[in-house]
Amino acid sequence: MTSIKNNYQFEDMLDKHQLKKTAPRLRVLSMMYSKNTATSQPDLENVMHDIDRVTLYRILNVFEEKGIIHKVFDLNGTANYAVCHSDCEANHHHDEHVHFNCTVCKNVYCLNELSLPDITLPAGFKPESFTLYASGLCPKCNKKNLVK
Amino acid sequence: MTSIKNNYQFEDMLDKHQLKKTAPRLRVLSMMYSKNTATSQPDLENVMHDIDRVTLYRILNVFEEKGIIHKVFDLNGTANYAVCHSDCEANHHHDEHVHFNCTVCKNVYCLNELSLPDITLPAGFKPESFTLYASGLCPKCNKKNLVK
DNA sequence: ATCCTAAATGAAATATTGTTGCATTTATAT
DNA sequence: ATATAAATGCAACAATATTTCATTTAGGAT
Repeated sequence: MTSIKNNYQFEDMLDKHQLKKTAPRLRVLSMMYSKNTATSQPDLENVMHDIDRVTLYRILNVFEEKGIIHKVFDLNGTANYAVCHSDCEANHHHDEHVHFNCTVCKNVYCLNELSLPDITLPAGFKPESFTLYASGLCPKCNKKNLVK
Repeated sequence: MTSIKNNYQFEDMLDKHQLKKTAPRLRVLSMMYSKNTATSQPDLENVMHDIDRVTLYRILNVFEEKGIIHKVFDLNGTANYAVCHSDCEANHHHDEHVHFNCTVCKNVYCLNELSLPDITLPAGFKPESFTLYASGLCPKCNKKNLVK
C-alpha cells in the first residue's frame, strides 16, 4: 500500500474529475506516480493480476479523457501512458515535451523539463501540437553498457 | 514532393537490394511513390484486394529492412510507411525529419525538407535518433476549413 | 444507518490486427 | 530448359482491443 498522504492526493484527483474513488483506479494511479517512466496496459496487467484487462483499458481511457495521463506510442507502436503535468486539461494536453524511448529496456521517459524549439512548417500546414521522440540508451542502460 | 518514377526504376530498386522483381512488390512500390503521404497495411489492402494480407505485411517488412521505406506511427498507433530518402541504408535510417499527422484526414506527411534543431537531453541519456511529430491540419484540410 | 441509482467492474464473446507454418508458384541463375 | 531458392497465398494461430451485459459498488438522498 502507499502512504496515507499520497492516497488522499489520489482520491482528490479522482474527485476533481468527478470519478468515483474505486480501488482499481487508486491502485493504477499510485503505480503510475511511483515510476518515472510511462506505463502500458500490459505493464499494469503484469502487476495487477486480479484486476480485469478490460478494466485496465477503461481506466487508462478515462484517465486520458480527463487529462490525468497522456498517451505516447513506443517504438513498437504500443500505447504507453504517462502522468500529466498540472497544466493538462481534459482533451487538451500540453504535452509538448520530449519523449525518450530506450532501445534496450524499452522504457518511455517523459522529459518534461525540456521544451521544444520553434519549428516552422512548410506553407499550408497548421500545427496544433508537437512532440519530439528520441530513442537510444537511457541512463540506466547506458551505464550498464559502459561497465561491460 | 515525390519524384515520379517508372516501372524500370522500381525494378532497379528491387535489383539493388537483391529482391526478386515480383508483381506485388512492384505494385506496392508504385503506389507508395505515387502519394506524398505515408501508407499503412490497411491502405494497401483496400486498394489491392487481390493481394494477400500476409504478403502485404511481408513486403512492408522487407522494404523496411532494406531501407526502402521507413515506419512511422500515426496518432492511433497504426504503422504507416513512407518512402525513404536516398541516404537511407538498411536498418540504419536517416529519418530525422518531421512527420505531420493531420487530425482530419489522418494522413501522415513526411516533411523531409525540414531538419531538426539540436536538442540537448538531460545527463545520462544517449540518443541515437530523433523524430519530431507534429499534428494539426494539413494544407488540404486547412483550406477546406477556411472555406466553410 | 439504510436505501437507491448511476457508475464501475468482471467475464464472455466478438472484432481487429499481426504472425507462423506449409504447400504451391515464380523469378532467376545455371 | 531446368534447378532451386525465394516469394506468394492460404489456413491456422496468437495477440490485442472492443462490445455487451449481468453483477457489484460508490456516493447521494432519505
